[in-house]
Amino acid sequence: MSRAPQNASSSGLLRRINAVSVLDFAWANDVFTATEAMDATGLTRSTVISRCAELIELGWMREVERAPEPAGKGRPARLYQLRADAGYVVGVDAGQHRVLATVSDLRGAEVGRQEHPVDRAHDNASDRLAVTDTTIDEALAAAGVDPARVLGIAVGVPALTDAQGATPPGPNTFWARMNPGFAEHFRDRGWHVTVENDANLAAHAERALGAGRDVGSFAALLSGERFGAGIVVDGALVRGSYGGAGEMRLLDYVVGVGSPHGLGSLARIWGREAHESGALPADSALGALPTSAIDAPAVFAAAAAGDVGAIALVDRLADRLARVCAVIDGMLDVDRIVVAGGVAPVVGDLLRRTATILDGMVHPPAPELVASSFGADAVIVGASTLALERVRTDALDLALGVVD
Amino acid sequence: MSRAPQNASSSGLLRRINAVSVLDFAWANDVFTATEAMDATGLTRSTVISRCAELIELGWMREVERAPEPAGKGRPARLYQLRADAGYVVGVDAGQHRVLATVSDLRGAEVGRQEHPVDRAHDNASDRLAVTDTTIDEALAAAGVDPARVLGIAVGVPALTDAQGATPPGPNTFWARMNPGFAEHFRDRGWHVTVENDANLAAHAERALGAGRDVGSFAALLSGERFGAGIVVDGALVRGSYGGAGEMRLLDYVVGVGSPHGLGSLARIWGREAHESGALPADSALGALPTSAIDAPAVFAAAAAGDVGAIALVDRLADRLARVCAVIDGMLDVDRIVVAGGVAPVVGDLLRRTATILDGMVHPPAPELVASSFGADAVIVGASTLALERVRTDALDLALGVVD
DNA sequence: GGCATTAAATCTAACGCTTGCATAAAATTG
DNA sequence: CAATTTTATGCAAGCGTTAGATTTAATGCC
Repeated sequence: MSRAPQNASSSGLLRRINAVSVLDFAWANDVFTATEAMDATGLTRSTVISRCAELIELGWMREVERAPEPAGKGRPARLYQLRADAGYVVGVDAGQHRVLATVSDLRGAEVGRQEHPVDRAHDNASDRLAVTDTTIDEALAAAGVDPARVLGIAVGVPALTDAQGATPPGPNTFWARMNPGFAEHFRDRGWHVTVENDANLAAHAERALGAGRDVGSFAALLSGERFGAGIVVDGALVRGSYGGAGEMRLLDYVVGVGSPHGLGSLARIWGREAHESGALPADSALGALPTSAIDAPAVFAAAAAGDVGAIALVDRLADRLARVCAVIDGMLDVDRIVVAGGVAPVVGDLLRRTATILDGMVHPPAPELVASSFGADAVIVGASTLALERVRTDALDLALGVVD
Repeated sequence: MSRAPQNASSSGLLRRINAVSVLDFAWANDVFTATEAMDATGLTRSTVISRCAELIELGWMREVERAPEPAGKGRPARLYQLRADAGYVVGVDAGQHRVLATVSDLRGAEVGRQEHPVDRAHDNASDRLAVTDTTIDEALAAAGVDPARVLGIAVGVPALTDAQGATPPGPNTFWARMNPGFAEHFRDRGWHVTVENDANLAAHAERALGAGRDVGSFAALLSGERFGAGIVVDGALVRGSYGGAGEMRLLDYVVGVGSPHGLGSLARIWGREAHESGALPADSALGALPTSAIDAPAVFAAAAAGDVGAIALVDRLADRLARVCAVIDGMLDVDRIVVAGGVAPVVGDLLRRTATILDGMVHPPAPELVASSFGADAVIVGASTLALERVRTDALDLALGVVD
């Protein structure tokens, strides 16, 4: 009977644990001294310095020359720093009508971005992969980043995906078109790939950097053409086997809702209906527009300007949104609901009206309603955030492409 | 600047990690040899034996005399075993109308049980605490277990609870009555306490021992007087800040549902309505019963016997249940829905009818519908399971009361 | 400029824990 | 009883840590 051979001390387990502690500290801070790391990690100076040396050797950190300026009393400390340029992550928002890609460094700072439309004529699997490749390559070129230094990529798609990033086969050809095998495609390029539903990525963005930072449970409600929620409960994203948690197919069965239409499409549809049926008051600024110009921004802008007809539409939207929120809260007991997507910047008034209605619908305390600060970038921010988190999680298992 | 002093080797971290590995192996197996533990943990024989010695010293394990029987070829191995009687956990199902308590050993085997009703006259905080204490003490006495050897207790209540086991204050006096400060009360007895919503405990039971073992995501739907679900997604219970995930307050807003009534109460209410309105066919066995004898078991039994009137009721229940399941699945994309509670043993037929309706309501694949095998014990099994899991998680931090 | 002061880095010994190997023990088989 | 097999034990070596003494590099004061 042969057992796997081991190094001393359980395969250097302790050494590894301590290296992770130090690297985590480096990630959470900018320039730091050994003493600061000692306080944060509880390790000895010897250990901290030894782990730092190892991390420098591996390419994750560097020692920086001390700024000539400050200087305290005693011997000046050596300064360490995470090498933000030791590697990069790619985030992709592969939406129905356009593909957006960003390149970010290890600190999450965006260093390159590119976008290309996907028109109806090219809405097929191979074209979608090709345009995505082009978009990524151009974003990398714009950032001046060698593709070999990409440590991970996350792709957001308007489709269900399983834990491996595959979209389950089924009658829904839309999903299959939206996710034409991204996972396998990018794995072939040698990258660590995550493919995730767009609403779930919006939730990741809020959790890491947005309105989800200070609460245990919240829902990020993408509210453009269709409602779709990414749900974080107890600090973790609720996915389900196919990432379909929060897909809100159940809205068909909710009284006063009945469809998955989001705020953007409802504002447009109802606005045009009101316009054509002559239901708008005579002095309505909305009424003066051509029908085809009526869309969500126009409706919200008119309402903000005091247009009575538009305000009636917003009230109607508030009722709809309140019901959607009541369903989410009734099912998941979230502390906050973050309205995300392209409409987020203009829904302030709507949310105030919605909150009043919601108070009467749910068991107190009602979830807090806030607008996302990411606007149309929620998905792409979530993608790069998630890619970066994956890199951080198993940083010590990754070989950095180039070390100088 | 003073830093907390440390032992060598990071506070014995490695030693601890290895001890946990060995103890976990002991928990997962019955009698075992050092060689078996070596294979499972990847540790050396010296290390395994040394950790076993430590665990025996601490009281968690024992060395057992080798059975004279089997014997292989070489030197016979020493045999180790978890001491199932090293400590005990108490599970409590503190329901509205009765309190049930069990005592289980470290392997989860029930060694004592007691039950007491809570009638309306004693439905107040102090009486509820008193009858619970009595029930537990009698269960311990029946098991012959010294209360000092209790390592943890979990209490299931029909109320929301936060992570500390407290029920949030609010207008709902029912919840406050159902959870009259159990957490603090039992902490005063020196026990590690968990207080958790009953539906969530049912979900824990299914996850650990029941129909949730082989799927990543499922809902345990308590279906007696009121619907209430405990939800497990990606292997973890979805709680929310107050454990209210799955509380299903949203049923009020679902088309064709409109109330939180569960299968038990609906069968009774609809059955009696049909009886009194003369809607039951002349040859219905159900119709021959006095109105007050019509309840869920009677309805299901009659339907199983072919009673046309009862079958119509079951069909109506199936429609209601399908809508509830569609809502859960639409929101959470679960792989399976486990119908639990007292009605579980008799809902086989109902679930088959429900599955057909559900197929037409949700996006495929529809969640699988199964009946819980725990019947009315789902909550108490979940309570003892959860208490035991908590003990396992921080076993090495617990001092065993008595070591001989 | 010399010198005390301060704080960080470095060096060394000791320690805890694990591994690996040699050796001993306890059984079976021929 | 000897050979074989398997496990247990004892011991040296090594890793990685901690603790503490020593050295180094700065400042400030005389």
